[in-house]
Amino acid sequence: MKDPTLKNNSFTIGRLARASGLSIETIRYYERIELLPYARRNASGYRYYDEDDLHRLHFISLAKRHGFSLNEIRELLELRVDPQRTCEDVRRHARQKVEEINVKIGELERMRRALQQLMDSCAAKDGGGECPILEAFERG
Amino acid sequence: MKDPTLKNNSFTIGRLARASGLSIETIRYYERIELLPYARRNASGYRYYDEDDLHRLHFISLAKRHGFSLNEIRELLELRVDPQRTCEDVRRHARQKVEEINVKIGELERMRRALQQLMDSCAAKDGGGECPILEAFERG
DNA sequence: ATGAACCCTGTAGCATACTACAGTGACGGG
DNA sequence: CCCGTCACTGTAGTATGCTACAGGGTTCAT
Repeated sequence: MKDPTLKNNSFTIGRLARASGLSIETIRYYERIELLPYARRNASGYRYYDEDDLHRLHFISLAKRHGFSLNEIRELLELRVDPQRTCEDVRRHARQKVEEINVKIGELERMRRALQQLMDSCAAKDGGGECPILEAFERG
Repeated sequence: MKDPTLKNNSFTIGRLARASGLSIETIRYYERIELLPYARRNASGYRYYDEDDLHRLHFISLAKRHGFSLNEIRELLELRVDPQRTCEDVRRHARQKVEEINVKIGELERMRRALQQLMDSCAAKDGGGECPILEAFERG
């Protein structure tokens, strides 16, 4: 039976899975490894979620796509304002993450330049054993 | 004995490992899964490498840091000018990869904006259960 | 010519991040 | 109130990307 104490805009794990593009099993796995908070349950043990959980999953998927491990993502999510931590502490961590992201962006721009040079140089070359993408990458 | 047919600027797997920051085992693993070409060997079976191999490993490490799987990296490296493939084919693939990279850059910029807003909002908030990084991410 | 430091081939094990049941109970539209 | 669809808990299995031996041969500086 649906617990009346649950907010009425809440939804089940199946709906969360469809909305987030992750599987039900993955969501339960994330809860198990404490990447998601332990979900509210109704009287028979069904998990119920809300919009915040969906946002969190979107953020997780995104960070994962950029090569952050689940542990690193946990760190990112723990950059919350928390009475246990000083503002300075939070800002220091956040600044460090911003720096990491800047490096990543720079590297991706480098890869992009290499690919663009590959496209440009393609017409010029037509045979052989060289690998223009590596050449371009070294030049770029 | 060192094979005289090897180029004299070639070096062993140990040196390649130190230069690339990857382990010997990882390099052999990459050869096994055909991410690196089968290395030249001397008479007693020792692998020998050159600068090109080092460039290739740097490229691989970089792409890995950006969430490309080894299979995707193989695809990137196969974007070489090759008599088997037309220029148009190569350009089409490269353009698609550039598009993927553009998406990645946009997402990283979004994450960066979220982190910056987190730093800004830190002074304003001081208690509680909200997670500014997610909020900022949703606003951004 | 000897020994520390290197390299070889297996093969097995590990961490991370899922994925797939089996067996059982809950929900809700007709 | 039935039954198709959904949910639950466990546990085991998989894919990817390494990592760590064991048991052996090679190199080269002294």
